[in-house]
Amino acid sequence: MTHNTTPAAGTDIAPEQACPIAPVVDIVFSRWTTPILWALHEYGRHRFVELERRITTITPKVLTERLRRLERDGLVVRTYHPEVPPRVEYEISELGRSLAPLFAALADWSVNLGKVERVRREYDSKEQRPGSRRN
Amino acid sequence: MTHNTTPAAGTDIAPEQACPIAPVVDIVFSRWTTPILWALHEYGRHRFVELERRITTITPKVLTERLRRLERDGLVVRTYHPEVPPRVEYEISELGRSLAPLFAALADWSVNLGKVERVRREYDSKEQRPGSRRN
DNA sequence: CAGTATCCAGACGGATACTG
DNA sequence: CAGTATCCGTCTGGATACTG
Repeated sequence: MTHNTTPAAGTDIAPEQACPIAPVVDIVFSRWTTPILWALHEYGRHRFVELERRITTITPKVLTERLRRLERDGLVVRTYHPEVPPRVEYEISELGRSLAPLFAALADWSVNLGKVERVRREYDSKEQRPGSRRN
Repeated sequence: MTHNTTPAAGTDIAPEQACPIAPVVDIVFSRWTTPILWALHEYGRHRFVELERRITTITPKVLTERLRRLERDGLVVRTYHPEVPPRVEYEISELGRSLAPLFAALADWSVNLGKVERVRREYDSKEQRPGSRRN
């Protein structure tokens, strides 16, 4: 905590967490977790290389990191099969599955992406509004 | 696009976007946007300095950046009042308000944070599972 | 008040090579 | 196959100072 100038006594609320949903966002929507969880959620169990191929732009290093984190958070279950060659399978956990309504809400909202696109274009075309900054 | 070695012809799907909800996540859950939207959503209209004070750890520079982005995406409405001293008010837009169910889903899921905590602790205590890595 | 302008550090993630 | 080990560039965001 670097610049907490509010001397509001001992009630030391966590950094950006005046917002109760922030911790959830940290867990569920940190980088790459969305496509990973989505893949496991939608298409079931995957081997490492299958995930790699599905999420084409991720590197093995990063994929490993993310999977470890998801496993640690209990959203993903890793199963190691000691065979030759080794086989590892990842699947979504029960807890992970409980994210379904959240994902559904996300998917629902995606109908609004077009609006966002349009607003952006308009914003970019104006670029200078009355009453304030330009350039 | 740096390492797209898949020569899969013209069908050039966006980076990590084999996942349809990824764009929504980008817009709604990029850094700092959650506490900002939450504040505006829960407590209504805010002046710049009010947001600054509510989200104690954010710097003015970053707050400005985030607000611009949210405005550009149509989630937040900025109103400039040319007075002395200047007064600017930010409020959530209609489109932003449509995120309410999503936020509700987030808030609902936060009951699981305790589970995550517990799983983490267990994971960290084991640290070495049968069949694989340790250290 | 409501921002801008700079400067900068440190984390994140990409590229590449190697291993059990 | 399923990773790990290094190295390194980029880019976000923090600190700080200044302005209309």
